Amino acid sequence: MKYKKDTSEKILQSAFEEFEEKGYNGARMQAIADKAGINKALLHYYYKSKDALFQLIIQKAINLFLPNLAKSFNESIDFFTGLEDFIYAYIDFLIQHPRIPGFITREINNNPERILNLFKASGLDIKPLTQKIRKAVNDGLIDDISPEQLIVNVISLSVFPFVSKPIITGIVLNNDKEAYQQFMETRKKEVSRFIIKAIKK
Amino acid sequence: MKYKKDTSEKILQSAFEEFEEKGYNGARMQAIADKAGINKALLHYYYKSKDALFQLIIQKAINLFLPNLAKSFNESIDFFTGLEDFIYAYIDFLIQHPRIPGFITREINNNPERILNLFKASGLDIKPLTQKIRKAVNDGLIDDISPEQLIVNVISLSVFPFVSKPIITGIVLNNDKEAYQQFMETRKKEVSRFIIKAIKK
DNA sequence: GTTAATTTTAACCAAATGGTTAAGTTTGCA
DNA sequence: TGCAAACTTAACCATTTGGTTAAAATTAAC
Repeated sequence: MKYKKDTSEKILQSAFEEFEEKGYNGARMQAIADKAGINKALLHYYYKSKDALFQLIIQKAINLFLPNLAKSFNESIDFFTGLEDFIYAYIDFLIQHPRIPGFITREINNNPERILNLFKASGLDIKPLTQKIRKAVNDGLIDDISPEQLIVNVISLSVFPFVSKPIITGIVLNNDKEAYQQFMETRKKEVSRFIIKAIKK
Repeated sequence: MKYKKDTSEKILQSAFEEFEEKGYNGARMQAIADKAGINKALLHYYYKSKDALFQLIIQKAINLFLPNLAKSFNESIDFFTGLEDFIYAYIDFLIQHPRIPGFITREINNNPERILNLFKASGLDIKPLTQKIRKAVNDGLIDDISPEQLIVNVISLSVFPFVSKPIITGIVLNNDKEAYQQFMETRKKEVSRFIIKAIKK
């Protein structure tokens, strides 16, 4: 059986790798074909253009990136426990997909509108989150802080270290790549500890 | 006087804009020539290749990005005042150069080694910083925290909101671009308040 | 006014790249 | 067995793009 039913899927995987590493401008259709073990003709037989393929991939990346954002935060009992769980799970996810943040931020800066539309199309809604934060403020659980500022703080502390991984490894951790692994492992608890200390009344 | 002595400088400015907005892969030599009001032949008369020009520009961007990093942090009396001053000045600088973070992180992900070498070549040394943080811990000023974690936290909270500007504006601030200005203005003090609360004993 | 540096014009080149085409081969399946 | 879908080969095309070249025009400076 030479025919693989999963050729289409294999192409998506290869395209994901290529786009994730090189970005839209840097990615090459030939490289995607090579990675998938096929030729360019077959690649276009399945996906009509680079742009169409990219749309699928960046959408996938964003949908991987986002659902985790709303996860634990919503369904928990205690505000602080919810925050801890969310950050732990989110950084854990990013450790397993370390190039997604760089991929998405690169494309944000390449074509902000396109990416913003995909964010919007994902159905992401931060209102429940802002309300939960406001409630925590009103309940006297945490200091008076703008929900938007807090949300951006949480995302910044979780995501940015992946975007700047080469710099952190090279400058802050003296080129010790194992130290980076340990560093991010530590952050799974350190970031929430830091944030809770910052906001807890 | 049709001849402009500052043609070379004009090219650098145009190149900075083009590379900053489009990145290395997206930038076009023709676009740089157009912005500088000259032709492609003259552009190559001054700078022999796209790569050579890019090297100058990214170096400039990094050197703008970096010195501010070590500024107030070192030369202040009080640890907390130093932290406040640094963050205020740094976010203020980024408000005036909002596309530099996106530019640099994009190129970090395009070519990590190249950018890392430029960071190293800049002479940036975080040791004084880590020592200052360790001293603050030992003096009982702040909680026991890894200097590296704290440094990454400070940078993340300051820089990431610029990298993700379109998303923050579009998703968190409901497309209100003025709100973003205000949001970042607020952060100049909010970030240090947040951090100091997080670490102060 | 001569000279050297600066600038333009305009054609040109080579390589890379996304995409197409056509003809033929292989395979799954009815 | 035969047909349709999956796949390969290989040539080909158009466009983009970084870069070059040569000749002529303009300007500064001496």
